[in-house]
Amino acid sequence: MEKVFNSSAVEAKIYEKWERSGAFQPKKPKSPKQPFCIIMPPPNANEDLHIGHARFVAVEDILTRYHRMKGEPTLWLPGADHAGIETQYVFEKKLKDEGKSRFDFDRETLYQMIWDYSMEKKSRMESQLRALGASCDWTRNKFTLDPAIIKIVYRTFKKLFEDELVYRGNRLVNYCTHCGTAYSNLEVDHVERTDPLYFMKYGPFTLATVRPETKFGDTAVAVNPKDKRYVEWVGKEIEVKGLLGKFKIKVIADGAVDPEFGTGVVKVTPAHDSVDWEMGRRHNLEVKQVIGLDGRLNEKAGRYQGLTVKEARRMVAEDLQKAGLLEKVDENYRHSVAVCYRCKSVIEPLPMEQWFLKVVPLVKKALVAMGKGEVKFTAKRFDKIARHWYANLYDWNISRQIVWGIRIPAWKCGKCGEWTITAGETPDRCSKCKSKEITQDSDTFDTWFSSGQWPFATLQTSQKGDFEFFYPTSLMETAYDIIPFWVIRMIMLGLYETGKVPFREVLIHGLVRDKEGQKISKSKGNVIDPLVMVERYGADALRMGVVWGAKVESDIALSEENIRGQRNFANKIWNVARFVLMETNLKSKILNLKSKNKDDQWILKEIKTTIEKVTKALDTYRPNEAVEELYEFVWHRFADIYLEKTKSRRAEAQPTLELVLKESLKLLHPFMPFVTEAIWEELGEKEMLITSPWPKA
RNA sequence: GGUCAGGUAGCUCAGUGGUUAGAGCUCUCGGUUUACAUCCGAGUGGUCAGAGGUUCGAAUCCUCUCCUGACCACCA
Repeated sequence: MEKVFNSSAVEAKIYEKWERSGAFQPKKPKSPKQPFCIIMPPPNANEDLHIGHARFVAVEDILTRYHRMKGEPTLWLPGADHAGIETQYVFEKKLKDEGKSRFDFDRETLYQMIWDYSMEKKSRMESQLRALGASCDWTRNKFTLDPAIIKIVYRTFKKLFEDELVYRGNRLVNYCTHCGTAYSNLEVDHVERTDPLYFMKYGPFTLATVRPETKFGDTAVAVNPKDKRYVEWVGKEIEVKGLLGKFKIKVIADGAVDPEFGTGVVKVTPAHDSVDWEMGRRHNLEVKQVIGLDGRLNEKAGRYQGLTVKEARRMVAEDLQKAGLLEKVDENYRHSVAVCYRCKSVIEPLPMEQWFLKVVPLVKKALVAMGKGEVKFTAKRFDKIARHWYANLYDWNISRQIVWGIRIPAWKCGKCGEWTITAGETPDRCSKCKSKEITQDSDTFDTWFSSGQWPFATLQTSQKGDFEFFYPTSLMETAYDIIPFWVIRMIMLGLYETGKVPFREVLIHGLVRDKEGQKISKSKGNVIDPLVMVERYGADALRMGVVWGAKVESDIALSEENIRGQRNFANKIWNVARFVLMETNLKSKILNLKSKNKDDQWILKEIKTTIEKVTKALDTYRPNEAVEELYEFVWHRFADIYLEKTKSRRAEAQPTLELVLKESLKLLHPFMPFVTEAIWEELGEKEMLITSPWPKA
């Protein structure tokens, strides 16, 4: 054996040996044991793995290897996400660097270009998962754009439509004029900003607004019903002198108006503000759209037509001033503005026809299942967070105006206007009037609509019998920031489509931060590349580093010193083995361990305790506790104390040394698979460590 | 405005009713030809945020206060 453990020389070979042997595939046949199954949260097929991925890989792989060693039929199913808008955004940035844009290509060409780009990233990502030691079953690898997966998504959509849970609605949506698509409420960020608050004269009133440019879309003026100042006006029409001449407008009373804010009077623009939209619905107001998808004012804005929102705001303010209609401007008004989570452009609320999913009936079922404990969050607080999200879910806009994704299987009739929905096949005529003038909706599904079906979609399209055997899966392990996007939707759609929850338990992991506890970001320059760490210290050390020192649910502060320390631990294990193997001939194995020696008895008792502690820690999802116990046991009790003491009576202690070493390797294997398997090989064992039985206390 | 999490050694964090509160890193001193300097031994370092309560016993359970962080919300 080498003097030090050389991770980079052996890791790839060991991984290949595992994969080739079929060890990653579940041993299904007639095992009486309950299966263990994790569906991997599919990483985006548009980027390299970052340090956060390393954490989930470590946690899921630890659990997978542990259950596999316990003899359970174990499946960890890998996959990749096409990540609709994310990938298209990344790709468009690349196009921009090349001096091109998405408008230079037709739909098919653009799709193919993104496909090629995504495939390249995907295979890179997969090799990175291998480098981290992920023991997932590659023979069952899935991609969200696999034809079989798409078929499932279509099937669900059609069923939802037939059950009247999906509808075509003209509603106010969050539109990003830069990305050219609408978003769900979850994909909108809010940022604090200072903007001028304009106090403008409006007939007999003065009212405050930050958006004077939308005044051409006003269809009412509102006050609070309890506001005594304006009670005489309610229900009447007022005449207003505006920039485009005089017009008449209704005064309404609505509880949504805060009498304390500004003057207590507000202009109502249903087409461009969500509060106003709701007010408009309550009072049957006309929806007058003055801003288009291009983010510019339209013909209804008279001479302001063609201006961008920003330009129009300045000009309208100036003109109001000139016309004597501007009373004052508060330049220090702080408020929050909705921006695109991707490109940070200001979101324009616009009325648009989109596909919506009614969430309330689905939410009800999800809450029932949670109440019955059919799906449990391992930490109570995430249960609360999930419930909070369910309580605040609105109908979900599932249409996106991008090409990278699953195209919606809906065809509109040019004659009668009716929609024809199919499970993917192209219809030849309208289902209502039989006209042949039908055209497919150009939109694609929100990525989360398809990934919300991931657990059953993957298993139903995997090997025969997988769905029946593994569903509901044992555990969903994922990050807390995607609870609202993904976890709660998987529960909703899983229950809807299969009648069962998609997983029995949810384990939520925290973020990986830098050693000062700062959030990792490119702009801060504190990124830690997991593959560089693997190269430098070995995959085992990195895996230990992202598990060490904090509960799974907490954020973790990761330092390179820590990873280095774990590399040293891997080397320590290696040298313990070297010591044990050094002066002995393993063929003279003595299996009888009735040693009367006090030290032998002590270490045997110690490892028994360690087996108990590690097993319990893994059963309760506390790999951090398991890891600290192992570190303490192997390094300090086994190596520093026991092993030192055997030096004076080496031959006698040899059987105990061997036994404790082997048991230690088994316990360490889920956490540090490479170094332990490498030593196992040196021991000359026939069976690989990865499929060896878990020790019994 | 609402919700959630956290405050334990210099730093990053474990520990949730039971001896004298722990680990890693850091720091100080000493050692080491003989498995490993990616090493070994010894040591420094804590009013467990604060106050009150429950208990034979509280870092741990309850109440209040202070501080930090995150998230949500239709602040015109």
